[in-house]
Amino acid sequence: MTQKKVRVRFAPSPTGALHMGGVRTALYNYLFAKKHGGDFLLRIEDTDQGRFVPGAEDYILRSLKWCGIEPNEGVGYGGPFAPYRQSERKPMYKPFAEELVHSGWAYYAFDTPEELDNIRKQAEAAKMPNWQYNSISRNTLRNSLTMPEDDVKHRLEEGDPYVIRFKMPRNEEVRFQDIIRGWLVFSTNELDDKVLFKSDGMPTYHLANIVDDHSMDISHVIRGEEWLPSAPLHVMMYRAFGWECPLFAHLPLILKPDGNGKLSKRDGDRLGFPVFPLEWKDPETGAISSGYREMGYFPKAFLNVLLLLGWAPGNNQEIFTLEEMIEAFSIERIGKSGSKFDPDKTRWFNQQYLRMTPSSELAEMVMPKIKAMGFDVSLERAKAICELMLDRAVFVDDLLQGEYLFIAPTVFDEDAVAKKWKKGESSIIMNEWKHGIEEISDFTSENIDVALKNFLAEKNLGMGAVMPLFRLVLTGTLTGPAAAQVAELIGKEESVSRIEIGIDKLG
RNA sequence: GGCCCGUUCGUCUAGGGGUUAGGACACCAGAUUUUCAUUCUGGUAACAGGGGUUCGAUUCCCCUACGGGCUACCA
Repeated sequence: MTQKKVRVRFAPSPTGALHMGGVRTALYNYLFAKKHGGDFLLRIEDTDQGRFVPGAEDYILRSLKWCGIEPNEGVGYGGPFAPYRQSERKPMYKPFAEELVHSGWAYYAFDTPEELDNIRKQAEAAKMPNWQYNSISRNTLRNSLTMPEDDVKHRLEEGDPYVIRFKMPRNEEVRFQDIIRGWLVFSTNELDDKVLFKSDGMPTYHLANIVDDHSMDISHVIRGEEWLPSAPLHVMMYRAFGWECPLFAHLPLILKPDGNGKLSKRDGDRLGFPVFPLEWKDPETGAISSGYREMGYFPKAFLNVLLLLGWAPGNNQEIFTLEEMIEAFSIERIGKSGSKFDPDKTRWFNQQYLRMTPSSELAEMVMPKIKAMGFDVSLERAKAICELMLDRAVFVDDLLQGEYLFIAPTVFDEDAVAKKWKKGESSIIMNEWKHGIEEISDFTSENIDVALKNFLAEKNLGMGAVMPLFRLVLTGTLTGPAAAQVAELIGKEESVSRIEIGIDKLG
């Protein structure tokens, strides 16, 4: 086997936001390239002018960047094979299509879309639902195979609309090896004469893809399983051009968490999780789809989830740095079957990454959010808050849950008050405990605990008689971090003050 | 409908001719905890079905069922 340099491409079509399945395809391409010291390129396949969506290309670039899997060549990055946007490569394709016509592998066809549509409808009515423009039907249609040469020439000269179709041979076998699925065999009799070159002067995906992969020296084509049925056509085209065929790997699809079918753009907001890396506003409808970034996910956690959706290392490792991913990745270990996406596990991954982040970094991340909430604290205080809240947070924003971290509670949980606070009686206890607190010289949670125990012993009270009240005046609720730790965070003075406010408000 | 791909706990998966079929998420229970969360311990839970091949099949082969993809002058 020749040791060709690994060059892989991610080749999305800018028809909307890039969804997570696309990001996973990009990730696998990226990992494979890095693992083998190869190139990872981004090519934009915008041959369908009708489906072009403004902003989509930029969205793709920004998404890859956010994920940290940037191409080293391609749209937005440049490179020796520029341009990488197919619309800009437009003039390149027609000669290749014509080359195939001349070599007998393709032909001109003049049938209008309406005519073909009618034929399909008639066939369907005749209970022949699978009508194809193929090696049989092409003999009865209007193309350069059936029409007099003069007529064809005349039409071409007159500028009559036409397409160029691939002339799929009859009774042949197409065999090729897919790295994930092994040997695949297709009969050419099942394949139709696909349009290679459209009447609008643009190539179809099939032509542009093959021409570009070949001319850009692509060694491996790693793409979604939805392309598997057209892979034999592509293999035949490489054969027709006399080009070496890249190796294929068709990835299994990512499926909806519930029900059936592949994960679609609409599933996310329907089921309460994002399907897009970044928030996306549809320029047509103005509809907004949520993104992982905006939901507070770490890009590394997002990538980690994607990595394991269809690929497994063979040991029990689940958390991977990018470097570890590159090291461990191999196409052979990609599974064959589709994977249902699991939002719960995605949250779990984010929680893991949150905990692995040093609190000093969390503090930096949280500072602007605290400011936005209208509070002003030192970096040191922010760090203390992060450490205090870490155990019950999944997202960075969870670290700031509770105004009591910054100010005395303005509202008290009604149920909690009803359950724990006895008018009069409770305020007497709290007032005494306030004096206890005032005497603590080094105001740490440990010392507060000791003081509380002494206080309880002295008053012959149980933990339950004081702790919930203390927590209530400090935070306004009965849940959250230990009361003593909250007290330490806010300091003695503030703790005393909150007890006073609580007594005042709760009576 | 046709063609193609697939099928291990609810989910993501490891494994692979002889295993108590392993891990993770989720779930349940217990322990720790003043609460919640964390943490720890334990638990429920899977080889789609039927035929072969074989001493032996979840693992290899075939069929069926089920799931998925494709079936455009879309990608």
